Amino acid sequence: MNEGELGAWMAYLKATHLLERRIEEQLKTDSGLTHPHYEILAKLSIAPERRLRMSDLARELVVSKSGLTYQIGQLEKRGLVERMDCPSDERGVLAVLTDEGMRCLEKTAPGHVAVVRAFLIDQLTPEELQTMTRVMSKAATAMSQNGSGPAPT
Amino acid sequence: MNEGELGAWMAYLKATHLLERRIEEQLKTDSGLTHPHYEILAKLSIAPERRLRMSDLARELVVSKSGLTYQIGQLEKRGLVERMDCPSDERGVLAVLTDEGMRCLEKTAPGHVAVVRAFLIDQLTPEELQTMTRVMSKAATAMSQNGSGPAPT
DNA sequence: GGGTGGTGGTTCAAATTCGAACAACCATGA
DNA sequence: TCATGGTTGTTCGAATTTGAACCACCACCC
Repeated sequence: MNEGELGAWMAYLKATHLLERRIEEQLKTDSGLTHPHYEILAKLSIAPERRLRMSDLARELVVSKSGLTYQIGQLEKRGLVERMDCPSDERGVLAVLTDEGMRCLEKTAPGHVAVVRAFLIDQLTPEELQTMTRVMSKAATAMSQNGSGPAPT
Repeated sequence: MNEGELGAWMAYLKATHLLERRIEEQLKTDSGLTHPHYEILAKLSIAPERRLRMSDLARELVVSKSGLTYQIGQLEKRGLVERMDCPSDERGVLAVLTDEGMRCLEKTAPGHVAVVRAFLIDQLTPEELQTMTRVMSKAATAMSQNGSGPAPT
């Protein structure tokens, strides 16, 4: 790794860790939610009928199956999410966002968005924002495929 | 959040989670280290005399004091890091990278770097890499200051 | 000299995470 | 039909993380 690459990577690590911490702090103090909680509610809120299979949700959030089972359990206790049987697959479980969950999300979103804007988005020019989207999308695509190496030429 | 901003944020979340997972997987299978372990060794390796105060190390890694205490304990068990008294401050503790720790890092680095390159750096044009560095640095700077809002004009 | 607020590091309990193991169910082909 | 491999979701144990509480020590001022 040359100088520029190392600098990029170190900046990436520091920024991502700091941002995660800021987000966690804001959500906890303002809404009593954790970041994983919020991500689950947000994903469900934009899904058709506000529901997703556990597996699909886990894949989208990039979290382990068992981790999701635990978190959905927590959210169910609070009445923000409900478990339903999947009609098309007897094994399946649907995580469904409840009305209360939706209200909670709507109440929480502004403060959360404010943090993301303040520390990341508003720091960027429109071109930089566009580049970051492209960069992150490319990286995500590369990692979504299986395999551990770079794509062959 | 408008369309472009939301897209940027969602791409960011997915990419960072996926990358963390890939890194963790590679380190675990190839060297039996975790990402936190690696970050500690790497930070110490570039510090003067390969040593840092616990507090400084925790700040640099953006990790809690208690979390660092635990991880240094683990690394000490393996002989990769050593605790030493701080000469200038009776309270202080220095985490020192041992020779074995340095060897372990040197042996582990290539595989780790390969993952970071394959999934992030090599996906980017030189301009994109430069922009990402600038973006992440700006964000990190904004978050390193205290305060929860955007900087006033 | 002796308080006094603040810092540095550890300990502790609680919460969260993961992977492996498991049981139930789907889907395919003989 | 029914064996068989793959998928789904949960349970379990182990490892990790955090913040709060705590004690020892530094710096500063009376």
